[in-house]
Amino acid sequence: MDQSPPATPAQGTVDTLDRRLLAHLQRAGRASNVELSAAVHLSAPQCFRRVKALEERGVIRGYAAQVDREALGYSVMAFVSVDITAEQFARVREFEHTIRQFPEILECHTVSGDSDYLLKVVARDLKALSQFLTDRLMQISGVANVRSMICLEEIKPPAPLPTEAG
Amino acid sequence: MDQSPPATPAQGTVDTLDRRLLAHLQRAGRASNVELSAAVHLSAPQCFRRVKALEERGVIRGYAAQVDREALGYSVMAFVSVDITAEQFARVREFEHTIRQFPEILECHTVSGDSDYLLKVVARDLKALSQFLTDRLMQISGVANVRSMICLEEIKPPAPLPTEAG
DNA sequence: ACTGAAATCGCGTCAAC
DNA sequence: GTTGACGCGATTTCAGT
Repeated sequence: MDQSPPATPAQGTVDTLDRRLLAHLQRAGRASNVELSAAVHLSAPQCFRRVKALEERGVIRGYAAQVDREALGYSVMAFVSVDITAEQFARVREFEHTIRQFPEILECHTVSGDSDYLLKVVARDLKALSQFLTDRLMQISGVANVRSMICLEEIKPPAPLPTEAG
Repeated sequence: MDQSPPATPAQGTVDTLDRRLLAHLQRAGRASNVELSAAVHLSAPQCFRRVKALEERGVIRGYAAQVDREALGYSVMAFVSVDITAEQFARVREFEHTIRQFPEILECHTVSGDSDYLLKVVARDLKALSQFLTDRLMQISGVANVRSMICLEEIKPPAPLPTEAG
């Protein structure tokens, strides 16, 4: 399927059948159409049409292999909170653009609460994390108050979105 | 493919070719074997064997459709930090087990820093989030100091793990 | 209009070199 | 590591409801 960002945001209604499909596809993203159709008790063409529609509507944004972080050599993951100094508020979009370029930053959100941004970061080891924070992140103008929460144990690995009852 | 958790943790070496495959599969998890083989300049059977091996070694943990959160009706996402009171330290595993049951909790990590746990949570709206926090999370014995950071804007959506140079 | 059955075509998959 | 063959599954078309 096309993996480019959808032109239109997800719209329309998502019915119970759609939810069943999404539940299955979130856990088995490579399931064949026949397997999928059997799982939701739908004929193969119907199932196919439904999934296609979900993709085109942007409800399904894409498909991704879930890769073991440690196997790729990233033994460290951390959540990093960041503030922007008042003097640099005007340049916030520059900061955000810069953030998106760093491959070590897996996610970035603006958040309510004590800090302005929350980032999810991976690094080879603690030294690499430290270097990234001081040599990269803190070098960006306006960045202040960088605090990191290093992930010690994964209690619940990334789970699918719940699909019960819209 | 089998989506059950791998019996063994990812092991062995991941070479440059593997990394190219992983890069591609993280962005196009449903890519056909022929498309994949073309992308990494490998014969189809070779490519197939590589991917199979990556799956069996647990480097690829599974495949998932990426579903639009808002399309499923979850207009609110938040990171929630939680402490465990000293008296309940012994029952920490109970807490963790409970946490895993809640479908609204998409992720949970123990972290270094000011709090013990960091959770990623979705909810239908702010009211539902509030109810979840007070009626569910805070009801768990030992839970204290619940603070939530509500996601305001997604600056960088979940990105694939970097695959350049292991 | 929408559903499901059937037919085709291409790909996944395996075996032999 | 590559080439070729076999069989299944994806995808489309068509007829029936």
